[in-house]
Amino acid sequence: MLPTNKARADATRNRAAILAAATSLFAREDISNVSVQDIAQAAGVSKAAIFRHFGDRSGLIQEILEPRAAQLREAVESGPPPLGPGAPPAEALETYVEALLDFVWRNRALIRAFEYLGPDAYYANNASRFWLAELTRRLAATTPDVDAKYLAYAVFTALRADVIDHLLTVPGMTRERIRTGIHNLATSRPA
Amino acid sequence: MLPTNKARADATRNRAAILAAATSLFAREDISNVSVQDIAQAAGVSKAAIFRHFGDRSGLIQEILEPRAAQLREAVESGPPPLGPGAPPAEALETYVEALLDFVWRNRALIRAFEYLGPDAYYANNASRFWLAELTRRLAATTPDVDAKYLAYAVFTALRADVIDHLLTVPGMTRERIRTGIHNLATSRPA
DNA sequence: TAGCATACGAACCGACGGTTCGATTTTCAA
DNA sequence: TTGAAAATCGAACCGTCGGTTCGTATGCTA
Repeated sequence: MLPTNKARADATRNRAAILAAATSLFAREDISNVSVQDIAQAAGVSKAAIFRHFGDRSGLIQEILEPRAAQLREAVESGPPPLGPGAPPAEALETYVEALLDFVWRNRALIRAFEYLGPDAYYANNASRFWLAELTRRLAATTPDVDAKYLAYAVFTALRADVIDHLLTVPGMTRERIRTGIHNLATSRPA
Repeated sequence: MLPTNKARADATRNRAAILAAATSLFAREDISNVSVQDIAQAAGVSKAAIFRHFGDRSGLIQEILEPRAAQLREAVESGPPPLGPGAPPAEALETYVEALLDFVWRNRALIRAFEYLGPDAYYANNASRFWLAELTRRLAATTPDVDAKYLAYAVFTALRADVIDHLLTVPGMTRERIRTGIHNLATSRPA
């Protein structure tokens, strides 16, 4: 009997239901208040099914975020300039920072779930490592006289979803104000 | 019978033992791996005693951190310049950022415990609000042509204990490199 | 030393992420 | 069509967490 390689219909169906339920719940309320049990209930599935499909809580979150990140990554690696390769450094940097902010903005509920997993979780996952490396490259190309690696970390940290959510809710900054602030951070030079 | 206003000897003793045990444990290993039960055991008291004395987990952490923060706050508010009032703006800013980094450096284990409490916990507590307001003031005094409030948030975020711990351990940056990076952040101007 | 306020800790609580395991369903070769 | 292996299912369970309850022991005062 060879391995079948074909997923069962109920398994496929449940997997999709879990992803849909989780996405919806994560968007609706604070991630830390959404338990695996909540997701299971919303998806009409047992908790065990979630762990079987995704390993653990973080696996589920990652699976939701991954396709969205892949899209941006594709555009950055091989899309048309200025987001893709080939644009003049200043424009490449500006477009890239803008794209990152947009990505964080649209997915901040999910990204916050990552940040909750542990101290290094935000920086350590593969997607972030790529964003950060690319940011470092584009910063180095425009401001060779500063520590591009540190500056990239600082800008990337300013893009954290929890930080942006805080700026929106507590001091009540607008998205535009945050955008300008990050832009200044990325393009400023030593006094 | 008037209220006695005097703490019982065993209560005083236990309170001190709890603070000492918690400080030691928090310094020794990652905060999230230290449970209230661990602290109780190390202090030779019951878990209930900790909750009675400090309300909840965060109360205990706050009580450890508070006197250390008060010392810096005192120096900033009414100590001699350049950390205290009266120094020229550029020097005041530089000294202040240096002092904040030093404070975070020495207390980063405790501060991380705060960051773990919730998304806004780092920015929302009284001490942080003071640091941030003062940072905004000193930034506004040196770089009037940028959004000082946003920049203050960015610099303060770069000073987060989890960020600094990450920079130290994963990319292996030195304290001096981080110091220079934050200094550049605080003193740079728009291109 | 009597008696009262207060601090004590053992046992308990609900919720969490995660696991176990026997019952059920799907698949596919015969 | 059939029947059994393979894969999925969910109810019940586990250890641990922060936090609470409550009867008992202790320190303090008069």
